[in-house]
Amino acid sequence: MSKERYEDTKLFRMRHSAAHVMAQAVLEKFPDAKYAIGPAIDDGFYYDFDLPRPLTPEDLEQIEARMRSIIRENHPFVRREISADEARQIFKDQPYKLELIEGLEQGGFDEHGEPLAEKPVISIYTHASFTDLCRGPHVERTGEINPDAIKLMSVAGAYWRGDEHRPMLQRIYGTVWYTSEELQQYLWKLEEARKRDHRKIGKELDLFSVNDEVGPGLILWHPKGAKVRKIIEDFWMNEHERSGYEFVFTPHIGRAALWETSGHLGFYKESMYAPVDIEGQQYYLKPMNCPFHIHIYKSQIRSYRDLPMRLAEKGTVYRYERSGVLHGLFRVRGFTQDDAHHFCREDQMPEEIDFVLDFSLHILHSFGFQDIKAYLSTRPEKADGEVARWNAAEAALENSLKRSGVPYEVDAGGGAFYGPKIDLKVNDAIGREWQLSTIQFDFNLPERFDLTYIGEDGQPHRPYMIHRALLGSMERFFGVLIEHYAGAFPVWLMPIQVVLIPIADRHVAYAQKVASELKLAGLRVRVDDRAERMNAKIRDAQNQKIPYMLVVGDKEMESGQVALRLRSGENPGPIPIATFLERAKKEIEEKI
RNA sequence: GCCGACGUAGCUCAACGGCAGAGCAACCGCCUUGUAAGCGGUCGGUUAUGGGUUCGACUCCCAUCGUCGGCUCCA
Repeated sequence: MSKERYEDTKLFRMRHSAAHVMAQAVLEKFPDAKYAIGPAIDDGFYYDFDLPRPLTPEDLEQIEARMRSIIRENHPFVRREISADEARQIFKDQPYKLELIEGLEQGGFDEHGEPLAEKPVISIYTHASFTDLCRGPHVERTGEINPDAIKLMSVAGAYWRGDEHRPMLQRIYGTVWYTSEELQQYLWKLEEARKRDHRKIGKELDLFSVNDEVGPGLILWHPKGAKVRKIIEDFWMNEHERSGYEFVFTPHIGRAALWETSGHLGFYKESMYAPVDIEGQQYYLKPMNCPFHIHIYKSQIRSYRDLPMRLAEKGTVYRYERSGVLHGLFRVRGFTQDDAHHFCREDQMPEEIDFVLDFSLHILHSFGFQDIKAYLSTRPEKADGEVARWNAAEAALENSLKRSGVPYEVDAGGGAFYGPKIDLKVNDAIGREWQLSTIQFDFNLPERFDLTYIGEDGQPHRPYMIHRALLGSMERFFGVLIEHYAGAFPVWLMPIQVVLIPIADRHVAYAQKVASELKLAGLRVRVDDRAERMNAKIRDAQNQKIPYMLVVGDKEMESGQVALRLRSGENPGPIPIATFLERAKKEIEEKI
C-alpha cells in the first residue's frame, strides 16, 4: 500500500483552509492588516501578517473564537482564475500580494519561494468576506473543518520571504485535526515533550548548567552529568579500540595558514571566532578536527600497507552560533565531537563503509536506539572531486545500506560539495527524529593537503578520506539521551544506581555495610542517612530516577536481606543481597 | 542578528507606583520512622546590570546582558 502524500490529504486541505479562515478573522479584527502567506505545515498551519501592534494571547483567543463561528457559518470556498491585471486590482492595497503576483507573472514561485516548473495560472479563493491569492486546493466549505479540533498555538516573528533584510511579520501558528481526540493527542505529545525537556531535567537531576557569566552556549557539566559522560566515553573508547581505531589528541587552536589550506577560512569563516594573536601570528579556535588529523596522517610517508587508518578523537570544537539559535545542549558554541577520520585505498573503500555503518548502528543500538533511519545524500550540482570517485562512493554507501537492512531514503543532490554522505537518524520514545551519526566522504581536503600513500606500484596515490561522527557531539547526544529516557537512563548509564534507605538510625551501619559490598562489586551506591522519614527518602530517590532503592530495617538486618523497590514503582520486596547483585549486574550487562 | 515575551532567595513562583513575600531546598532542633513530602525554628534579596521619570520604582521609560518561543542559519 503506498502512502498518500500529505499534500493530497483532506487534512492538508483543512489546514490550508483553516489558515484562510484565520486570516478572515484577523482581517475583521484589524481591517488595515496586510496579509502575506499562509500555508499548511506539518502539524497545522500558519499565516503571516503585518499588523499595527503586537498580538497578545487575548487576541489569539478572540481570533480562535471567531474562527469557530466562521466555520459554523459553513461558507463555500470558491475558486476563480483571473489575469494578473485583475489580481493587481483586487489586491491593490496588499503589497505582499502584489509582490507575489509579480513573482507569479515572472514564472512563479510556490509558497516556499521555490521556482515552479511552468508559469502558473493565477487563482483566487473566496469564502465569506475573505479573498486570497491562492493556488489551493481547499475543502468545499468551511464547515468541513472540525471547530472542536482547531487551536491557535503561538505568535512569532518571521521575515517576509524568510529574508532577514525584509520586514518582520507576525506569524500566527495554529493546528487542526480531524477530531478533537487527535487534537488532544497532539497537545499531549507537546506536553510530554515539555516534560522531557533536557534543560528542565538537567536542572532537576543536577546534570549540567549554563551560566551567564561563563557565557551563553557554553556547557558546565556537573558531577552527575560528567559521570554519565564518562561512562559514555569509556564505552565509546573501548568499542573503538576493539574495532581498530587509534586515538589521537589535537590542540584547540591552529595557525591561520592551516585554515587557509583546509579552506575553512574561505567557506566556513562565518562560523569561526576571531583569531588570537600570538607573537604576531594569527591562530584560530578550531571549528573542526579534520586538519589536525590530516597532519597526523601526513607526518610520514604512508604505505598502502598502512591503510586503512582510523584516527579517532573526542575533539572539542568551537563554532560561532548566532545568539538567537542557542538551545540548551542542542545548539551550543563549544562542543565535543566523537570524531574520526578514515583513510583508505580505493579497493578497501566499500569494505570500510560496511564497517563504519555497522559500527555506527552497533553504537546507537547500545544506547537503546532501535528505531533508526538512514538518509543518503548524493552529488549536488556544484561539486568538487572526480565524478568517478563520487560514483564509487555513492555506490558503496548505498550497497552498505542495502546490506545492513536499515530503512533509508535518498536525497538526490543533497550532498555537500566535497562528498556524499549517510546521516543516521533515530526515533525517540515519543516519536521525534534526531540526527546523530554522519558518515561523510571528503574529496576536497585530500586534494588541498595533497594526501598520498605509496601503492604497490611504488607510485603515490590519493587515499579516500571519510569523516564520521557517531553520537554527533557529547552535548547534543546527552540532550537527546535525556529527552529519550526522560532522565531515567538505563542502569549502566545512571550516575547513581542504588540508594540504600535505612528506616531508622539504627539501620545506618547495616546500610553502609551493604553499600560497601555493592561498591566492591562495581555498583554506584549512595546511603541516604539523612534524618528523614523513609517515605521522604523514597520520594527523593524516585524523583532522581534512581533505578534501585534498597530499604533496610529491622527485618532486613536480621535476615541479611534488602527490600528492593524499583523506580517504576514496582516493589519486589525483601531479597538476599546476592540475589539483588545478580539482578543488577545482569541488567547493567544487558544495558537495560 | 531580527520580532515578541520574560528576568524577584539555590529552585518554583507571588507582590504590578506606597514597608519584597510563600512553598521547597539549606542550617539547627525534636521525632526513630516500613514503600512518593513528620513537626518546629533559623538563615537567605543592591528585585539581571546601568541610567532615567517620580515625593516614592520589583512595578513606568531607555540601554546593555541573558533566558524562552519563533525567524534566519545549520560545513
